[in-house]
Amino acid sequence: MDLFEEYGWRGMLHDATEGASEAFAGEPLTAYIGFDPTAPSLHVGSLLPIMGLVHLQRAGHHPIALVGGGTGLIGDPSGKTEERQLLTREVAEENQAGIRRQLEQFLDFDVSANPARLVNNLDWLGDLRALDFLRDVGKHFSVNALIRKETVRRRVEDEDAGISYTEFSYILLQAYDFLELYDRMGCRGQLGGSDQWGNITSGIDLVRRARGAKVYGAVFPLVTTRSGTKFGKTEEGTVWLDPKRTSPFRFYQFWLNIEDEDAGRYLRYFSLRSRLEIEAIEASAAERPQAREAQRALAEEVTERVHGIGALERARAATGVLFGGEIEGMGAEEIEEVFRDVPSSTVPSDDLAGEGRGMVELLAELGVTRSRGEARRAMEQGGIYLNNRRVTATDRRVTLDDSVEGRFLVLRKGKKSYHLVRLLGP
RNA sequence: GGUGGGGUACCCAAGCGGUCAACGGGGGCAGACUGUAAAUCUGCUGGCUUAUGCCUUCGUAGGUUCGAAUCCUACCCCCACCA
Repeated sequence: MDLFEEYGWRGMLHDATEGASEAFAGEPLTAYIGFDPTAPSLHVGSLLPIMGLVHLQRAGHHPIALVGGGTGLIGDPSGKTEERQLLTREVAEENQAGIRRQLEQFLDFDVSANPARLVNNLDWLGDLRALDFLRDVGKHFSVNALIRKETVRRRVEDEDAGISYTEFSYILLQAYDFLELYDRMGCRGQLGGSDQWGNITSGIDLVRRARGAKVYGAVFPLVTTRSGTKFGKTEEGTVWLDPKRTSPFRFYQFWLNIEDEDAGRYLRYFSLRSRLEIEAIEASAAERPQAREAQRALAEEVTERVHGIGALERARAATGVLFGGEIEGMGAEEIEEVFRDVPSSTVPSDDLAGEGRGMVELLAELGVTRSRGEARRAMEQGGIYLNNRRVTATDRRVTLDDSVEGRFLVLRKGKKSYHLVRLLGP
């Protein structure tokens, strides 16, 4: 199966330039995707483009991941309604390092035939001379055409937001990346999210005008959810790939909680299983949705790829205990192990000596609830649990007697939101 | 530049001198049901040591009044029509 057939059955292809499909069905080509270093970690929203590169590599082509260290200093106006805050060089560099590590978990950088490569456009944009750029690149762009571009036009027409010259130039810089990669590495394709279409086609035009070469582009769809919420956002916020920002436990839970209607589609996007396997899972999920096979398969596969087998096993174990069994009867050691990645805080055990602390106070202080008022409300409504036992009395006090072996408390809000409290001895 | 309309809590949107922390809807949180799903139903949704209590909030700054989101003045910003 060639690359575009693969994209096709997975529903990953939103649009492609003319000839792209045929080009990628033949000889191995080199293609790239850009990642914006606006944060030190990628989040699940970037997962689809990453999988796009993964399939590219698996199809025998040469993937390049471009970290936009240079363009990140400028800011992409696409999809933005306001002028962006500029990143400092230091922050951009830090962010890049984090992103690189995460990409390494998806792409093979060591295979000899078609190793993935990582480039940073700061390497060429950083020393670019303004005069050279204007002569060699600017010459090929018509301002008339640029102003007509959707993303630019919106900002130009909006008197209030406006667009700075800096952001206006962004599209030229990104187009120049393509030209640079074409020259340096013979790169013939660029992939990206559907919001990158305009930027990608600009790059293609530039390579054609400047070098007379035909290169290609394709974009992936925007990942949506059935219920219209933004994919990759939960009540806790963005789902990141960095375990320090989103624990493997929460990451695993995110996938497990995908709605039935979205699960099959996501499986096609994010799983490397074969078409036959995925269709089998979809069929059995349709028949027995309560087993949530598709969600499980997703959670297992993606968590393992991002966080490793150890973290997956802990997430699975914690899930089994929290949603199946009892915490009673568990020893401190077992809790320590199972809850390793569950959100936690530390409290001096002295605090709970004698009379202990008010439960309401504790909940708010640890951030389990946003305020004391919310803590009270949640308790009155039966949404607060201590060691998996519902607590409704708002004057409840928490003492050392409530702890497991004097070391842990397990707080819970609602069905799914767990919080472990470690007690620190004197 | 002229005329008219408007700026209310996370968003939309009522209120137009006291009974307003402010109707209603959305969103969010919690509960029931279920499958850690969706849909549905119920409760809650500014903060505070839960109190017929206090503090903060109705564009900004002043003023009138026992008392203002509601009236007055100035200013800022939006929208519509005219020029």
